[in-house]
Amino acid sequence: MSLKPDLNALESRADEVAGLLKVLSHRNRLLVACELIDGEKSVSALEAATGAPQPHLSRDLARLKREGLVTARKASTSVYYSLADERLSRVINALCDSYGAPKRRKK
Amino acid sequence: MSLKPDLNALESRADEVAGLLKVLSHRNRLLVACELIDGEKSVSALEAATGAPQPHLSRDLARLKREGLVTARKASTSVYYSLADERLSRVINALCDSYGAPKRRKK
DNA sequence: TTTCTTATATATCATATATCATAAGTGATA
DNA sequence: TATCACTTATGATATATGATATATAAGAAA
Repeated sequence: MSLKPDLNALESRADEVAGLLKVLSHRNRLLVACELIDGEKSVSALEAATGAPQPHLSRDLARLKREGLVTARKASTSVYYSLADERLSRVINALCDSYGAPKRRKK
Repeated sequence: MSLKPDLNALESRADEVAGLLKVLSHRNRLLVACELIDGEKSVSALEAATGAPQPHLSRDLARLKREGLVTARKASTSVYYSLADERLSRVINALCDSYGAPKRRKK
């Protein structure tokens, strides 16, 4: 009747994972994360792709970065963002598989 | 230079998916969803498994149900909850694969 | 019926956190 | 200096949270 060990494993990270999901539980932050599946993109490229007002986008990117979901690379006047980690890519792909996108693929 | 069609597909559901993630972006609701991967469980079983106070659990279950993530089955004095849909199971499993649990499996 | 018990749900309240819209700021470069 | 690319701050509003109290519903027992 022991508690399930795999649940314990997730339970110990439940707060961490819940935090991750909280960051993604926002239309624009989610769209940004999906955009970055294909590789790094500048703020302006993300602005064009998502249609979000630039200050919003910047704030959302700051949040994604602060919480460790993305990394930033500065090149002269532009800033390029990328997904920070492989696990996140897998989760995003799982979301795309289950909802919406048939399969990520560059057009 | 057309917008990526697969992004459009997800974009049209971005609010829906973000809403789903918001419901899961909470320690106890996430744990409940993980518990239900193995099949339906009563409120008391979930209470024992998660350690959450009963009124919290009940409120969280109400939220999960209202948002369509779980279904409820009443049997005499108990209520048994289950994951509502296969897509959700896949996402939960993806989370377990990437974070924490090695692989869901009944001990 | 009345009362008790067990299982679950709902309500209240104080506090914290998230959100949007918008304004202002920084830093590099032409 | 002026402009472009991006960031940060502000204030109003909304929603979530935890702790706790109370309510319902079903069954058992008196």
